[in-house]
Amino acid sequence: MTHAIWLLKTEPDAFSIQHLENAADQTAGWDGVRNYQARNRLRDDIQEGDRVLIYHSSCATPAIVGEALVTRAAYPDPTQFLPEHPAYDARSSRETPRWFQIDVRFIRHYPNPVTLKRLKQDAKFADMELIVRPRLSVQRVTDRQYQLIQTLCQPMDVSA
DNA sequence: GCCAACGTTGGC
DNA sequence: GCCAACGTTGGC
Repeated sequence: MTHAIWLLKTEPDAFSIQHLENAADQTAGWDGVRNYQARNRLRDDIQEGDRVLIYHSSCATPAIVGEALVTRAAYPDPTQFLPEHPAYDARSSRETPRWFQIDVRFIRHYPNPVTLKRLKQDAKFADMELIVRPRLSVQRVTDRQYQLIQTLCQPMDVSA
């Protein structure tokens, strides 16, 4: 069985793919997710070994900028227990944690980030979750979408 | 359980 | 900074 492919959104001002690359072991916890549907996918569906596309949102050029690997499946997000933390949740407890995170490790930057604008121009991506449900922060990517993205992220985009 | 009010996201 | 979309909260 092959591993699934996901797309994780992040605001690069807060945490970018460069932060991930520069982290110890090039690995970081994907914490701070506070949306139930995204939480459910983190907790129930994403497995160690799955591949992740990193998407930068709320920035000058929203785009898929590279890839990472899931190195640890879901475990309680510790930031929910820290009263000083912006992502603190008083309704959560260590006995019944509400929010979960995974760990991901940097794989690579795309030589040519695949911009949202580019994806919107191509009817092949019309049913991609990024287009259909843009606010969901943990998205599924199909094998076909992934293969198309592999061609678009090359330095010389001759497919346009 | 409904739904209005409110808060957040994120492209532009 | 605006605003549409949409998720969450809380009174009833």
